[in-house]
Amino acid sequence: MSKASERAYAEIRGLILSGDAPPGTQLTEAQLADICGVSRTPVREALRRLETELYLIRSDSQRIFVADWNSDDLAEMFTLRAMLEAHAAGRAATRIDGAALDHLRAANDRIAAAAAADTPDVATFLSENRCFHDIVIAAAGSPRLAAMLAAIVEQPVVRRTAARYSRTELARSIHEHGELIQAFATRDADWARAVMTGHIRRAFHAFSAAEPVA
Amino acid sequence: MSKASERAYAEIRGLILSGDAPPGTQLTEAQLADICGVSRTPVREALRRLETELYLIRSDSQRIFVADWNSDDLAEMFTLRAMLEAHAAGRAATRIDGAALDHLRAANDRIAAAAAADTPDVATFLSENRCFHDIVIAAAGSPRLAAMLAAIVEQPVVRRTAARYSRTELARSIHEHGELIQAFATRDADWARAVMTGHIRRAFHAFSAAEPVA
DNA sequence: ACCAAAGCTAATGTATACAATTTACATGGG
DNA sequence: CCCATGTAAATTGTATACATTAGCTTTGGT
Repeated sequence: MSKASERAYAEIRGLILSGDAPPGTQLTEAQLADICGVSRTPVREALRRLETELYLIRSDSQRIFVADWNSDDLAEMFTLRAMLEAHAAGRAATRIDGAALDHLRAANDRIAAAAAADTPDVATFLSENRCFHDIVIAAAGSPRLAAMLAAIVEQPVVRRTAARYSRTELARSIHEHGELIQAFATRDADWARAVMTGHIRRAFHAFSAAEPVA
Repeated sequence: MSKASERAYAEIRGLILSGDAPPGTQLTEAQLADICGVSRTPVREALRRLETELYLIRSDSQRIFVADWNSDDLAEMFTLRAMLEAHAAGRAATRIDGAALDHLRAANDRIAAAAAADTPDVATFLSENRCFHDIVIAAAGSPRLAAMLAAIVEQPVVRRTAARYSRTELARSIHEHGELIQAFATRDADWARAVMTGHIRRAFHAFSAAEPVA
């Protein structure tokens, strides 16, 4: 996406996630254009995108409000993500090539390094974790699936989850990644699916424990 | 969506599905605005939407081309649809209320009536079939799931499938709907998921048989 | 003849003015 | 006092002009 559109998107998303625009707030295009320092046109594109990602909802008469995610919504997000990402892992198992496998191993090494420090480097952990999952999704070779997952994997949710991971949970996450790599190396789609499902669902429960009602 | 946007969306989608704009064709905003009789602004919104639905792809430098769906893409679409719609059926089983159940029964009766005629009324069959599935998706109570399915259920694909259904296949489809209603009535989520999975996957094979390479 | 660079062309991105629609409020009638 | 209707304000939808960027062609040099 282009500069102004991208900026508007990031800015508005920030307003929502930071809580500056709490659920139920009405957002108007003119107001947002003012805040973002761009015209309404790129704001409109950003709003459309945020709407498809369900950050925003439209009233019957096209007015835009910040969506309210309750705990059921979050549970459903994790369930869908587990389903889709497990499917991606299954496809990846029979399609991934050697280079991508090496990249996975390298990413997981970097994740391990970030987690091993005395005070775990959460930022690196997160970015490398995302890199790992992105490689799997790319290896699945389905643009449709990738598009769906992009709309559902909310990085702020992942962040909150990882921030609450204990040292043993971090280690377990890394171990699961390793197991996934093994499943890929042996082209075992069933195994890959099972590992990925457990990986995501464990993240869900870590998240729920950290944030009882969200 | 508003008038001009909606018109542009329908028009462009029609160009793609009719084959007037074959895969690989570059579409420019000005040209489409001219064809649709609206300005570039609503065309842009339509293009964004068609892009998220993967009818269109963007080159590295933001130029827009008609996407090429090969048989693998279609198989993947059916697989994802089966997965998501089965999930929807499972959720619906424990959430659907009496009124919605009655609507399902009524819709299936209308489907049966359309199929029973000497020359089956395909148009009615399709619209009522869609109605049936939409009720199920609504009963699942997950806007996210609904949004994903909306982007994946390509009515033209469904149309081609239904058009090739034999009389016995039509009857079987209606019977499966009936079984789904039973699963809902008994609140059996596993049953509902299984029936829906079979329902979609059978449609896939009917489609594949009708259109070997697409 | 081939390559490179510069400028031209065509496409998308952005801003702004105007149109259409909806909401809210006020005012009048019952 | 309540409800309906009309009008004004606010908000979104559309059109168009302008800015920017990518691609292509042409021209100059080697």
